[in-house]
Amino acid sequence: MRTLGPVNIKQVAAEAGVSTQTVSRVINDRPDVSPDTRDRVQQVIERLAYQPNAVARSLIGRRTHTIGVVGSSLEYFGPSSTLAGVEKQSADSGFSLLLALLHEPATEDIGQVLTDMLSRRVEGLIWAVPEIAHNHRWIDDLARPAVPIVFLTMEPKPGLSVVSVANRTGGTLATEHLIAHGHRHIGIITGPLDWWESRERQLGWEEALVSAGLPVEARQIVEGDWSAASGERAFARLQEQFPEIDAMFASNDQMAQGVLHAAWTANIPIPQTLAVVGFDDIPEASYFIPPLTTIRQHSADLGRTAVLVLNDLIDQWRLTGRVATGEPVRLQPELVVRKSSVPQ
Amino acid sequence: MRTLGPVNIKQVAAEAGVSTQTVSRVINDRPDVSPDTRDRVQQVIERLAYQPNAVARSLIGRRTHTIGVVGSSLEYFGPSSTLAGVEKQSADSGFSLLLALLHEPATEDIGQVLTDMLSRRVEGLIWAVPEIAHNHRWIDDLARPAVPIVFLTMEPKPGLSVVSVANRTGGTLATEHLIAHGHRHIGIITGPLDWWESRERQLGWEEALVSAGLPVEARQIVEGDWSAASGERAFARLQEQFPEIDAMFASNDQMAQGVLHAAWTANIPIPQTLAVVGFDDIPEASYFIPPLTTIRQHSADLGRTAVLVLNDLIDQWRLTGRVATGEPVRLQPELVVRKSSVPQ
DNA sequence: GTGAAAGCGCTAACAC
DNA sequence: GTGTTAGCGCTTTCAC
Repeated sequence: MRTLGPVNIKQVAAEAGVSTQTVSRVINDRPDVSPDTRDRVQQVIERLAYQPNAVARSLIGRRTHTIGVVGSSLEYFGPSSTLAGVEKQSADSGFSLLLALLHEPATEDIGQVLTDMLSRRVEGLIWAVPEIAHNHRWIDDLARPAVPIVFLTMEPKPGLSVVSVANRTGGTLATEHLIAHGHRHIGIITGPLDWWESRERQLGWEEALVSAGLPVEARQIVEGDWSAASGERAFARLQEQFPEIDAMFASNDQMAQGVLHAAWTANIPIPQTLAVVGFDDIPEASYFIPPLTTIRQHSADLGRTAVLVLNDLIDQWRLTGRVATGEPVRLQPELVVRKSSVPQ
Repeated sequence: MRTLGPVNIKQVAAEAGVSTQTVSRVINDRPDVSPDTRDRVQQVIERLAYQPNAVARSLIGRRTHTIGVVGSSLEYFGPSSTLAGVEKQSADSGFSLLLALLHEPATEDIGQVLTDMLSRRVEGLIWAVPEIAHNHRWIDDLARPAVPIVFLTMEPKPGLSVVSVANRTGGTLATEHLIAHGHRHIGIITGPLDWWESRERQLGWEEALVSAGLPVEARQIVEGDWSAASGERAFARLQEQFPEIDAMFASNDQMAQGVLHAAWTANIPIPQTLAVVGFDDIPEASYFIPPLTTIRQHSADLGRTAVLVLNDLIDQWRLTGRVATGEPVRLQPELVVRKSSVPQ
């Protein structure tokens, strides 16, 4: 005789002729139950297909075994892989994932999503929203966060746990590679300059040029918006204002693809007349025409690392009652050389 | 004097000199509270930064305002967009999202993730895992599901709520386009044939050929694995076993990219010697060399639609107490013509 | 309009 | 080993 809704512990207890406490002991694998009783209860549990209510357990145990992820831009490869990494590591660590996406990361109201996650008592947060303009200002208002938070993809700040990619190093690697292959007139297509990551990659490019004694002028720089279309447009601009250009660093692979496409249209041989390096190493990059030299960042590792750091913080928090901060972690990107930068 | 942990309703009540009941009325916007009292309580709530515990509310209200999504393959564009669509519509409908990913969708144990979601009392489920081999067999065991489930990306079955893309129609559209442009020797690179979607796209290709009175032979068909690398390999095979080939349908854009890359390497002009059509319309497709003709599927819409259907089912379920099934929904893909199939 | 009592499903702390 | 009591944070009766 099932009532409405799922079976609860009381029904199991009644059916097995024991107290709810004993059922509780069985489902929690406590030692102090006689084998007989345990068996009997187990039987009933299976027969009724009883599933302990995690909501009730959370309420009492002060553990929800849930972490919240706030992300954005899933249409890009990097953020998606990062999310996949976060999910994988969370599952492996025994946490469920509450997901929220900001569809307008630059302006969307953060308070709502944050409040909601906290009211659901997530045990920690992964903040995987790119740092754009001042959209991270809310952090300053956050006197003392209610739960540990790990930030991805933003500038390391004291007092915050940040896991990021060494974007500047990436820009330097790309540019040094071009310099090493004899190029002296190296342009850059940046991402949107209100993104922290864009500015970092550009700084890396500048540092490499300066180190090599090469000039850095405004006409070598054009801003894109990460899209292939913007890469194509930016390249046209560069050709006008920097005609002696013989190599370029595109701040992501999509914009690089736009450049390759424009070069193909205009019959500009790559890499002979123009060498191109991208950033990201999306899976398709090896099948670009020609295959793209690029800076590989390990997006899935980023997600996994963030969860590992968060797990530590959660453990500390549960032990000490205080929300601590982790050491900043910086993942190193690496250069992947393909034909778009080196003949043959 | 804050105790450990977040503020609760009792502390607010004490501080405001009212009963917890009154606080409850205020946070639920009930009418029967005097303006005075309401104000006073509101003040305290703000001062203490009180946030009602959603876990406790779920326990009593029998509503968690949460839906579960089980997905996979986030490294591909389609599934990521679908997830983004699911998230957007859920947020708009006032639901939070519990996310689980299957990293081995063909074999991974489904029971675990399902149990976990149900024990957390999600109000409905979106099953966005591709149907591979027999990995959906568990559905048959599911006598009567505890909550409404909407399935994506699988074969419509009576008694199930399925939202899918008309893959077969897509295959037909692609092939008819090639036939209309005078091609008579049309090969296909399929996806993995234990995927339902692959077989459907292939069937669409066959139907178009048969309708046009063209032959369908085994040597025109090679199986890929969705990757660009497999597309490149498959193309080599096709050239051997089907040398008169003058056009081809690649079952996704990545494999088409592999073909374009191979053709470029071998100096085969596209579309003059070989016309190519893909499937998906990933954002990069317009920047392929040459730009790719393809079948656009609206992945984000798929996700949004699934949530809308699920919302209806949840409402019915709450009203009637019975888990109902929605009409199957089929989204139509469309042909996008670019230069890989038509000269100039 | 407001409060007291009871209970959502479960577990910790104590009895026996 | 097992049961009883109390309570997690909140809302739903039902008093007054």
